[in-house]
Amino acid sequence: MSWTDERIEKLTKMWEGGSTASQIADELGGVSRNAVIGKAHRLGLKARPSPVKPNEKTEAPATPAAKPAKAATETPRAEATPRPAPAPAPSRPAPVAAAPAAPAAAAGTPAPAAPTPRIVSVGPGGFLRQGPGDQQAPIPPAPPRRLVPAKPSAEIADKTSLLDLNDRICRWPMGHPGEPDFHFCGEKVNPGFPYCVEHCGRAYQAQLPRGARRPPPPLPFGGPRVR
DNA sequence: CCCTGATTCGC
DNA sequence: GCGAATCAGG
Repeated sequence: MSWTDERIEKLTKMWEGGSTASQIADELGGVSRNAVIGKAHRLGLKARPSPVKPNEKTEAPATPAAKPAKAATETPRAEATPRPAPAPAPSRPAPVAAAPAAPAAAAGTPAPAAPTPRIVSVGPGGFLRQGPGDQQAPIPPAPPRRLVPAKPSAEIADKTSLLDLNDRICRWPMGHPGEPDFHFCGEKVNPGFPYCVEHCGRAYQAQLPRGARRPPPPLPFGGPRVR
């Protein structure tokens, strides 16, 4: 099999859509997982959370006279690749990674995060003793009731943008990421789910065994546009 | 063991 | 350019 334009396009879409190399491979057929990964790299679209990558360590020269010789021998390959926070990578069944239902954690709160080395003692039974003045401080700041400035522009007034997502509205993607009119469903959710009733039907389907897997029917990405 | 993506290197 | 072999973490 060769990399035709169609196959490359499909590979690109699926890769960016968050499909795994294996999925892409047996979706395309005739290629191995390695082939897909190799091609993806050659296409220059490798940036994706790898389970094996997070190796970013600044060598602390605690012992400067350690091994300069070895370091000189090291092949100066392209290292120290900063990993820019990628857009939320959707997992397989759900097209959009469930955004945390706590927007305050992401945006609002500065978060004291003071790792105060406080001394505690352990009482009988294993509970932690606290001094009188040791009340834990994580007082959840009262979330502002409503300071949403309403829709400023009529332009996007009826579109549900990423910023409009909350846990009450359907976050099913409409259109394709990157497109100017990409938005989210915005319907009232099926209570307890991240999507509206209709899209729950799309998002949650019985997972077939690997062998019996068929071309993914629910396809928020790639393939013909559904809207 | 299964999975994952990354990298290498002979072709 | 391609992808099997290999590596390495989950």
